[in-house]
Amino acid sequence: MPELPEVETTLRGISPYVSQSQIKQLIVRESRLRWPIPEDLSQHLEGATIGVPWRRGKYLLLPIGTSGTLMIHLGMSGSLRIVDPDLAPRKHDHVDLVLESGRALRFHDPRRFGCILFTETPREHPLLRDLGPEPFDTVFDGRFLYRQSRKRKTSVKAFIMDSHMVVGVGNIYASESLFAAGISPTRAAGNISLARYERLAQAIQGVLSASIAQGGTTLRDFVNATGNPGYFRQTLNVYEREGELCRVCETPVKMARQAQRATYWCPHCQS
DNA sequence: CAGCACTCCTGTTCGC
DNA sequence: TGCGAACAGGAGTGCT
Repeated sequence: MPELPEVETTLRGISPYVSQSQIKQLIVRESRLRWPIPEDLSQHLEGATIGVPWRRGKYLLLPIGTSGTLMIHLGMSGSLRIVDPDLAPRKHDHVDLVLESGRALRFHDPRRFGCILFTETPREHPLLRDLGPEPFDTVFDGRFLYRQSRKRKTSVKAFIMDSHMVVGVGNIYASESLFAAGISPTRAAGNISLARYERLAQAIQGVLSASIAQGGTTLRDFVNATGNPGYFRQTLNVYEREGELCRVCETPVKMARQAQRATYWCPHCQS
């Protein structure tokens, strides 16, 4: 399931192939994604040249000529691959962006939680304009988390997963970051000290950058732009390790459900 | 506004 | 062995 490191891995994988490439044809085999693919999308894309792709949170953004930007979200089962356009599409290969270079960018998404949209003004788009800072932005630090969390009764885990606070922290990395910081996921966000938020901000950055360095976490079916898995899974300390022993203190890892999401933590190392 | 529950979807896993 | 049920989850939406 793509989280920020997977999206970043995808961005780096596809960029060399799509940047400065002209779009020959848009092929939509299934338009029913999270939101329908705009019916007039091919008019915006065909014949246009793609600029330098970028990322905001988990959204991949491909500048299209001078007219706008293609927004792609991978949802939780989506992936993008560079393929030979003649390669027969598999099940759930919903969209191809055929390039003049002789390759195609192919969007695959079994659960169809992803989306492909077009906007003339990406930074003002409702899905992007209210997002919190990037975890590697200078404004994101312990003081930021501390300030934002005052008087918040929600759990610290739900708090750091809120993309209006900080983008890119999904379910896996929320558990892993809280473990690294030694903070119990059930603790109320508003009751955590500045010192602990300093640790947490650093933990989030450390966990995310380590995962990016490993090519993302392959849990079930994530593959990068060349179809290879990521290797961060072997590094996970608590996620999906219920009942297994903490790598630090050998206490069994616990699992509980918070807001319909599984949370994993070590009851000895985290308080 | 804050804090929830609900919703979309299909592949995988589980229980009988 | 086969079947249906439960489960997984990013994040927008809508209700209290």
